[in-house]
Amino acid sequence: MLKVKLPDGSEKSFENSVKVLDVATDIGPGLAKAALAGEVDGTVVGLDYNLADNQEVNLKILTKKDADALGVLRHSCAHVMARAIMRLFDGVQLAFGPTIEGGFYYDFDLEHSLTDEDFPAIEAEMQKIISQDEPFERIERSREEALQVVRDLGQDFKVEHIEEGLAEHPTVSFYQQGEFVDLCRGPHVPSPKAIGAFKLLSVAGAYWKGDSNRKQLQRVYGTAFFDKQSLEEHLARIEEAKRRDHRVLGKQLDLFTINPLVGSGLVMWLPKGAMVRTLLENFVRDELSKRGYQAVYTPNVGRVELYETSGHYPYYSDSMFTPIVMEEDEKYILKPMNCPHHIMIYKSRPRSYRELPLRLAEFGTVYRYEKSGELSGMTRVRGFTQDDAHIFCTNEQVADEFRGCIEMTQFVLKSLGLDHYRVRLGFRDPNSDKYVGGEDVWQQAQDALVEVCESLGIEATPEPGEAAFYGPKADFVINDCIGREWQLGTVQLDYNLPSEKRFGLEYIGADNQTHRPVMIHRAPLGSMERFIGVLIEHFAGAFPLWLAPEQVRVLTVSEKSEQYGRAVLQQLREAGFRAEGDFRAEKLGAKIRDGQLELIPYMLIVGPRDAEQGTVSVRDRIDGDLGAMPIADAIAKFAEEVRERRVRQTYSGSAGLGERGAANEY
RNA sequence: GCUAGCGUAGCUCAAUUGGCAGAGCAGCUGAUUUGUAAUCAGCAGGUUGUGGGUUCAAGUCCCUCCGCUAGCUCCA
Repeated sequence: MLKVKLPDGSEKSFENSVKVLDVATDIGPGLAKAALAGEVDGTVVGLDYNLADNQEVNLKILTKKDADALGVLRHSCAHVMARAIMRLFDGVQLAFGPTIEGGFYYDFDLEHSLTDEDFPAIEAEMQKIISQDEPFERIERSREEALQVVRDLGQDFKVEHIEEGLAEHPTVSFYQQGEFVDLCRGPHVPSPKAIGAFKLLSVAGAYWKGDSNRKQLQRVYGTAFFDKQSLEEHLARIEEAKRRDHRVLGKQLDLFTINPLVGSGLVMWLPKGAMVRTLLENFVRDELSKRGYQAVYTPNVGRVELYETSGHYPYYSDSMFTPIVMEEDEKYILKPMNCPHHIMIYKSRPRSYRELPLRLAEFGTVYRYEKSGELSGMTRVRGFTQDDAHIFCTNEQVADEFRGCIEMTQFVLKSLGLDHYRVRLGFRDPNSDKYVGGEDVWQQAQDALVEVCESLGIEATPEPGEAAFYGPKADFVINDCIGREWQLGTVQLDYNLPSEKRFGLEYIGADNQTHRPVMIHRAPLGSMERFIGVLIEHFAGAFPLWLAPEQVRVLTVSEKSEQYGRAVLQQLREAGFRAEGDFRAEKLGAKIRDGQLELIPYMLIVGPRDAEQGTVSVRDRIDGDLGAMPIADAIAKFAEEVRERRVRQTYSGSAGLGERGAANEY
């Protein structure tokens, strides 16, 4: 007797083992037709999955309404793509073709270099395969038989994978569709007709089994949906991300520039970008001093010996700039991190337990020689400034300090409208002995991390084995307004640098004995470069009033009102606003257009009428014309918005700069 | 670093597939004096990323280097 529990709580019994599809049929012909896959006790399976007799299982029939079914569909689409590519090109070796967030990919090795010019032909062939509607059939074979199958097919990667990756599996499965047979765990949708819409997106290199020492393959990315509309929405989101690209907006809005003559990955902040950064830094500085941090400054270089003591050199020399050699025994490196310098401040005199926790903060600029292919705009660079601080404390103080760090990060993120994030907790791998510091101390710290996140209502996922060798960590992963994830802030415990082997840090305890402090590295924003890069994309360049490089612009209706306009501008500046004036002999419409495209939060339009009555006509970047009001009222309105650090909008269309005939989106 | 693609005026892009480097915007000059998303006219702007090669002729074809983009790998 087989008992099947359905999601609505009802139960069905079967005399013998049945397939998932049989259960669906038993429930109703409509469901059987709509069924794409099943979920048995939480595992997604195909409709042909056999539910064995003499057990009780939870079963959910998946249709296109279920998110999990989409993954199954996309994997099937990856097979269709592989089949199409094998039809069109000779000597195609198949590697892996999994589903990923937003779509799928398949890795191939073939003579021909695929480009996106090949996509139309491949897509046409895929469409043909889908129209033919041949079913995906699962075939199970013993390892020996399977090896023979893939050898006969001449699929060398699959042979290797069965021999090595699947060495533990007594049987393996294949899926066959027409002439196409592929080693595959499955499941698949019953037939390709469920693939309502698909598109190939890009092609790029990828290493076999992710190993840069192994062969490089060609990876084709694509996506698929049940219907055309979902595909179009997805493609629109991709376009949306492109429009928000901080590299494009950074250029259009004069925020930063990167020049090969200065060097790749080295950012120059233009006045407007520098203003945003200064505002953000000042905001963080205020917060740091409220939270008991002390500001310090340290140099940009340090002797190689400092980093030998810290253990960074030569271990990480690959990602450091080459040392500056003055004399044989006098070498300096551009600092790749601030902690050794901060440690020397700690060590500048004996420390008492009464001083702890000692919190040393610095916007410290560091240099890391990232490989050329890693560089990207402001988000991956070779020189960057961390909003860094190092906390020296006792083991007992760790939990409170963690809490403080996480609360501060929460506060900062909230002030910027970054409301969606999670915390990744990097914990020790219980089976490894690479870690510094006692197991009990680690356990205590890890427990504290979990507890702090829970009590603050933060979604935190422990990831064993993801800790650095020197201590557990908490990384903030921010979700921006279009759902992309960015790793920004971090809090990391360090048992290594204070240790005897490294800097041998000490403090005198209440017991008059020497003790060893714990160190916490923390940076709520991470780096100014990356954080502001992400902010640019998050706001699509339209910064909230408190962060906008130019907050208000005074526009004169004609040159006749210039004198009044300049007086208004003067008042705004005296009230502390970053204001400019547009007194050109252009028509008002042209000035407004320029202001909108430059994403200026407020424009104050002044003409003869205003000059007469002492008013300004306020134009809001988002809501448009707000009508005339006394200057003092406008100033009070802006001041309140700044004081509250109000985030009114994270996105409202493209900046549109440089695009002729672009639709008006504000 | 690897694979692939790309590099033309400050920006966005043309240039008959090897045959006189061009347009819009931005800039400058002048006219216009305007009330909520582009006033008109003129001017100027280039060693086509770099260095070499093939050719009567190279933006276009070949090679070198530099840079950018996508992805892979990496990220103390």
